[in-house]
Amino acid sequence: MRTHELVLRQVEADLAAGKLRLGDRLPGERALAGQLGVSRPSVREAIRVLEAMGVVRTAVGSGPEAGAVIVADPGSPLTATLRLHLATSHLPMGDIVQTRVLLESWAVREAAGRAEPDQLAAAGRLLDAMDDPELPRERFHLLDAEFHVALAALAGNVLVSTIMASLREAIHGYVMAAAPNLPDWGSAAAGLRAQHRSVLAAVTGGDGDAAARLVAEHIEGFYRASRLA
Amino acid sequence: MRTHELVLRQVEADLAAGKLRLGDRLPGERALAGQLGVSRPSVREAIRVLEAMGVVRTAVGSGPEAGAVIVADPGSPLTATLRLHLATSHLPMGDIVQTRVLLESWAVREAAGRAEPDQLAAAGRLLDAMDDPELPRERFHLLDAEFHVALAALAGNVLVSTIMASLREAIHGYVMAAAPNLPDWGSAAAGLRAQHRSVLAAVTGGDGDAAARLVAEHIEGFYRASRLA
DNA sequence: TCGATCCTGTGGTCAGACCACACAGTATCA
DNA sequence: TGATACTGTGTGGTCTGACCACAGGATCGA
Repeated sequence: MRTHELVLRQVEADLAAGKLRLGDRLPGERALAGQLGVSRPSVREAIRVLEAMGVVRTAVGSGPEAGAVIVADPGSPLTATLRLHLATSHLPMGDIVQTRVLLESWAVREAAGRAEPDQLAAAGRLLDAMDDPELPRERFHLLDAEFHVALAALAGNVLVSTIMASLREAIHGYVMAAAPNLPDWGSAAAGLRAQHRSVLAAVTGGDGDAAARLVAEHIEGFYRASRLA
Repeated sequence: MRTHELVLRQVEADLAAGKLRLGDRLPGERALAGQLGVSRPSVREAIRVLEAMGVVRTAVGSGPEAGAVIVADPGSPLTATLRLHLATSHLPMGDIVQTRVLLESWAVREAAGRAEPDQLAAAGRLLDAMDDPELPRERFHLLDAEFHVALAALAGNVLVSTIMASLREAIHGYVMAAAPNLPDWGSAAAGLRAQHRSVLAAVTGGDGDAAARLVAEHIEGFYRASRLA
């Protein structure tokens, strides 16, 4: 057992026992090192790992915001991990697209007819923003991604929406890289806008099957057209 | 930008550019520190993060196995991250079960009639092992979890099977915690065995819809019976 | 030829020091 | 009296230099 793993185990035990709760602050690095009888570098390595897992957030200075604060952010570590593994080319893009289709079609089917009105309205506002013909292309894709995350969140499953958010960020760069593969961006964008509207309409109207089918066609169609899949 | 993040960025760039590939070794900590003009502790913190993400594996000593070797293991970091966040009680168990149902029913539907025979045989061997009436209960549940991971892997989607494998540990934890809630373990185990067999038979027989329905009923039934939902 | 031995390079750990930063209390001045 | 400037203090961030345990390869001896 390496020393920093001992620190990790201790922190995890405190979390599980309720001694450390969301918003609490870890003891200072020097204090923690003293309590556990290890050196400060070992404590720091453990904190780096916790940070990479989205369990703590660190900040310098003093005051209540400084130090290592317990947070609950499972999203960013998943995103970073996926990005790194995409960089090693050991996560096929096709699998990611397939997983997106699976998660999003399930989410809209679940959400159909029972999604919160304010969530639906928020998704609609994203589509309104994407109607701007002057919108830069990158901004369009960012809003697009945000809309899909919003769709996945409609079902109210934290794990599913977290996974979806992680996939979105990991993929965005590759979507932009494939931009030149779409021959006629103007008509492609118009098609995407129409598909988004029809998906949202199906969810609002309570037709889960139609929403699931439409969102699957929309995602697969885009990846085919941009030659990513 | 903190110093260790600079190291991380550099390693990620090398991965994306193909300068670092699976099985390669990172330069030694001292060498890397010298190349990037940073100190050894900063390099070590970066390596800890990469290790936590399943991108490298470190070992002491000399020889080809020593040092920081590039690996592709997205599973263990996801597992660890989920475990930590479950410890903070910010991932509802119900969401995890729902996600299981989603992933596994999709996987068996996809796999029905076209799964690799050796994968099906491996899953069958897990069920054979679970037939032993002398099997300790914990061991039964471990094999159970293993079987479900094998089911999810049948579809051949790396991302889905990785997510499912990460959920395994979390699943095992809640199953064991709920163990006392099952009044009659003997008959319950018999029921689980029968359900497993019928799922696998449906997959082998190519009936995807039945397999999906059976696996969903199996998971949700156990969850209900053990009073976790 | 084969065995034991030493050398070398690796990560693992530590102690101590200094810096930049942010807040809080105090001192200062208009 | 009020606002402003200053200093103190505790935080994480970084670095240097050192020593240890370990594993493999090179060397040397029988």
